[in-house]
Amino acid sequence: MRLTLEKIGELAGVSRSTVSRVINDQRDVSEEVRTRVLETIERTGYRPNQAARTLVSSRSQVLGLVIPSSVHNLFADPYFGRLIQGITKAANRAEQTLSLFLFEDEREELDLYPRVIANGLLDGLIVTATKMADPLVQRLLDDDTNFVMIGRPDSNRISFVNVENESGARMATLHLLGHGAANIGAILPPSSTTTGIDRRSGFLSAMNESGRAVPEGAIVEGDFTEESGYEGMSRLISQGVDAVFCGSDTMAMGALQALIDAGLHCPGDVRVVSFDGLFDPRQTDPPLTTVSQPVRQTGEEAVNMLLEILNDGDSTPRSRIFPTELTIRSSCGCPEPGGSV
Amino acid sequence: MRLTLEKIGELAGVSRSTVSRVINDQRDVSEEVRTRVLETIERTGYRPNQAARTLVSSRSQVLGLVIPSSVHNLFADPYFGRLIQGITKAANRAEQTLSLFLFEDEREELDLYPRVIANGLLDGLIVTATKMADPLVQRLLDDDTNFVMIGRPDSNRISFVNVENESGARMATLHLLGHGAANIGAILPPSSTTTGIDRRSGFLSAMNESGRAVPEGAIVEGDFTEESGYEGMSRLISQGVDAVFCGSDTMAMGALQALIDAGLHCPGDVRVVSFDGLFDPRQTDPPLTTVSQPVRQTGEEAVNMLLEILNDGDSTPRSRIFPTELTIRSSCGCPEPGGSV
DNA sequence: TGGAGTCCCGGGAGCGCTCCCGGGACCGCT
DNA sequence: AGCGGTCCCGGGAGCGCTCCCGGGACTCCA
Repeated sequence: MRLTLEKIGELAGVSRSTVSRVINDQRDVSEEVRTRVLETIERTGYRPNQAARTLVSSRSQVLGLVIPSSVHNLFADPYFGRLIQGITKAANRAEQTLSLFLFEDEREELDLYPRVIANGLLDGLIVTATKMADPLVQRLLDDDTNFVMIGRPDSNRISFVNVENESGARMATLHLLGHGAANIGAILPPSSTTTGIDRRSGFLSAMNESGRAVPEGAIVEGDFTEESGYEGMSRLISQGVDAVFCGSDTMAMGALQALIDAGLHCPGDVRVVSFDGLFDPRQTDPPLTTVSQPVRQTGEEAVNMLLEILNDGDSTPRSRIFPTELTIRSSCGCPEPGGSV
Repeated sequence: MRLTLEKIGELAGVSRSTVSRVINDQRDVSEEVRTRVLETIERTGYRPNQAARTLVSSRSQVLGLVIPSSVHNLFADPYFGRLIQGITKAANRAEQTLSLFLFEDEREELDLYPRVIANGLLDGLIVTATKMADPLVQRLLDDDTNFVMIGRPDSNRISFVNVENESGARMATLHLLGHGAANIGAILPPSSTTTGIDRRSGFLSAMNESGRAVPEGAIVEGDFTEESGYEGMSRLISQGVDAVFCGSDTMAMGALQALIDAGLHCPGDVRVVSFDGLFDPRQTDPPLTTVSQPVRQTGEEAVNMLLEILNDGDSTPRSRIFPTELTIRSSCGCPEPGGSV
């Protein structure tokens, strides 16, 4: 037999309304009554019915996290783990529940869009890893659902949290150039994503700046998986590169393996600088020099931004861009304390 | 301006009730009216307010997935990725939304239990990776929340989905013995989990059966992480083992690395059989012989079982135990097509 | 012809909450 | 004494839905 506001009021000798005021921490309740009500709530273990609250307030305290089907390596890539940790942390702190929307394939994705969007039990969404011109994003925009994107959107009507992909990639490339690399290649994220585009233009801008040409075939495109990194590095090896900017740590893992399998040494034969900062030094051999981005923080900020939008009731696009920073270890050829150069 | 049942009724020239009947696919609606209503719903893009439905029906179509804070390697261990994929797949198919409850630490966990349990927006829970005598489970039992556990519970009042841990571990150990191993060790999951206990007793039963003594120090306990596997194997090496049953693939990864670092060869010097079947052959060197369990299926079954319980309104404990099977590759010393023995 | 049964349909009631309004008690000031 | 203001508190209305009941129309059979 479920407790209601009315019943608690009865037990505490006050009305429904007063109990409601206590629970929502509103004014117009005497200190004495407040403690009395709080006591009976504590004693009975009463919890307000969230559905009823949602119905009248149209706020469910539930946020949705949508990850498109294209992310097949969702759980293989440490990026998403970190991201989800950041998101749940912020959500927990704000007393929000997190609903997860993952899809097996594109068909399922399309079938389920309406359920996600017009769910009615969701206050807003966090959307990540979309490709450009993603139909989901368009739908969300049309239905003016509140949402924030993680990563740079391809429209200026969207709130988002991002990191400095371009300048990070530029830094990485310049570092490689600083080491005197003569023949630089790049393994980049998909060009169907803004992340891929931005890291690419960072790479190109560094090359340009240093007066380097980018020969045909010096850029290969991966898809964030280790396999594609392996594949990409193999292609670059055959072009005789002596340095590679790799646009994601996971791809770098594969790239390093490709070097080993080709009997080449990193950084001796090929220097590598990567992007993400997901692994700790011991996880790769040699320790990866990489552009670190604050993944957890990105997730937290997405939640906070979404909550701000919801609370302000103002959906004018906002954004937050976190800086990236070059973490120097030894895969670039820098000496490392205790490491072999 | 949000649409309501009433409004759709107005547009279709019928009453609220009739529209409701159409939506819920109930009888007492003429074919003509039904199509007319369906049409206006389609045309307007109407979606019933889930909060209102939940309020009156006390079914939210939302399931919760709870993963305790103790799982620090949540996203490092491919197990959970698979599990979650299975769960989301089954949830999607049943038109259920999945809410995710992850905790940073035990304090947060305790703080949030009440919100999880008495959420009011959850029809039921799937709980995984609990330790024995877990306080959460006790709370769920007390509040008679509907839930199913993944893994064997330490009480017979709980519905669960599990795999044959004991016989799997027994098989693995017997296989090692069949290879003529003289000095077998084991790296097992925590003894605070039923999984740890069951895999241990499978190991012991095989040893017993073959008349082998289990010397002091032949069993070390890990915590499902690679590090603990490395650590465990290092200890076993110093004891001079020539074969090891490793109670989880992730730990086996660490164990194999420990062998390499010790200058030992697998399976030449130390044979290894593992448990889980998470990696594909190419991911380890040598390819792991392992006891495969159907992780995705386990997740799907947990959802289905929970839904059965909810639909039947009958919470008498039920269970489903999936078989495990020995996947023979080469880390045990078996010859593999194309592999070196 | 009339009563029972079936098929449709509409409207009242109510789920448990929040919001709003009004009223009583008490204060201080003119 | 009268009035405005503040502090508390209770109850009505209503969120959008489902469930239940009752009534009209039509059919079938005695």
